Amino acid sequence: MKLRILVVDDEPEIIELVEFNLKQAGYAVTTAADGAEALKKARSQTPDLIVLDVMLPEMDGFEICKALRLDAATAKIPIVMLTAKAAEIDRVLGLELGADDYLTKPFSPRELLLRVKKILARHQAEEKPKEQLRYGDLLIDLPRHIASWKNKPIELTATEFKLLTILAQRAGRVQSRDQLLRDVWEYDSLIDTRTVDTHMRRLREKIGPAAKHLDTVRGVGYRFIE
Amino acid sequence: MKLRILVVDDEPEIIELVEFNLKQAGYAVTTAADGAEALKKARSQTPDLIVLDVMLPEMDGFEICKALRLDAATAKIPIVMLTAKAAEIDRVLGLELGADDYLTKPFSPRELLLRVKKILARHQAEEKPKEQLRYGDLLIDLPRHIASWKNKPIELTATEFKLLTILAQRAGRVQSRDQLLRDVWEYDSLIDTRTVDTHMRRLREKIGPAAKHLDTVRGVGYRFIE
DNA sequence: CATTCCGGTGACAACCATGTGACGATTGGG
DNA sequence: CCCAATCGTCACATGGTTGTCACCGGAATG
Repeated sequence: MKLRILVVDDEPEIIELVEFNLKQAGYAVTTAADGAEALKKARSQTPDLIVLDVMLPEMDGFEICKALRLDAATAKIPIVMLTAKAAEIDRVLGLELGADDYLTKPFSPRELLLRVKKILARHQAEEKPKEQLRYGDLLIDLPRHIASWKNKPIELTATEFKLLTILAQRAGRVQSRDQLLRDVWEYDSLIDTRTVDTHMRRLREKIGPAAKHLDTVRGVGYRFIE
Repeated sequence: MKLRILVVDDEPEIIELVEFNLKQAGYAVTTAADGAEALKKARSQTPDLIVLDVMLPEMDGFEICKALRLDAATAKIPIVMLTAKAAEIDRVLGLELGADDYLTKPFSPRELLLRVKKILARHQAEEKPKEQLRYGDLLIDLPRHIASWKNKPIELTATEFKLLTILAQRAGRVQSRDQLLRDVWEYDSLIDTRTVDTHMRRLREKIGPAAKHLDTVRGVGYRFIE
């Protein structure tokens, strides 16, 4: 899936330049020309990163930054600030307000790309694995090692629980039997791939109605659907 | 219980030097060579202090620092930064981002120890762990080192008490045998994991009716249920 | 339409994880 | 110096768990 970036600037030339380069690099880009629009789009689209010009009419970059941080929906989106002022005070202020990086105009597109890439990479890395997975009435609690349906616990063996967890964590994506063997059983392929089938069967049997989430993709593997 | 320190550096010599000196001084030390590993270990082990080199490949110390501060699980762990640059800006930036102290290379091990000790003393003082845990009729009094059931004291050995305490403090969360060995026995894994079983058995025997709180999760570990 | 391929199913034997009792080593106090 | 307490390890029993297999029905394939 393409990573989405929101570019906020009031100068059409800058927008165009940045947009072109980011799209070239394979990102999905949307733009906003002022603070209000920026906040609205940030909330509705929850982009993976925001490129934000400090100099804007009405609401400047710092204010937008602050506003974004105050809203839970946007609080964690990394922000790259663009500014004409190279003064140190700006850098510190920007970082304090929650910007993740800083670029002073004039900047080269290549430099912008580098920063964006780096920040996105870092953010992916620090994304912490979720402790709970919830899909409708199905709840999987990792640290408690409990799965439940409509708040009623489901008795699962260790392997079944792990299998369910792995599938749920990769919801939507098909997992081949080999993939599952590697991730659930860990030591490689001493085990027959058909074993996965048996475990899927037992899992489906035990989780009852929640089995509708477990999809078989003939010829490929299994998939957890939301 | 030994205080645990996580040392993050990419240079093996530095790691070795720091690790040796800290262990000598009675701390339990784990190490990480890069940012991703550092974040992972910080979250999984929640050390009491982190020694962090600023100069690292990929993700530098400032970024790690910031990432640690953004996560509730690691936000309050004190950080001592190591850097080659003595520049003022670095110091200010580092402190702003949440480092608790600062050390410029080359530093003497004695100096590092002093800082670590000082910071830990300050932090321990202001942090008060719960002194009592109560679950129904079961009461665990940490400072008095006494457990009781319906106000009647339960005779426990030091190890049994610690085991019970660790489990109760993480009530609900499954603890693997390895995890328990690390936290209760402290020095790593010289001990057979089955030893945990034996101690659980003795513990259950002694606490009698309260044993209903001690749950076995087959294939995974043990869990304290409320 | 015939054939092949694939996944679901039930049974089963081997295995493994855990509870349990016992034993030797160590330690500290009387 | 001996005894009691504590601890780590081990062997054994047992019941749950697991991997495999044979069989079957339905889906693809030609």
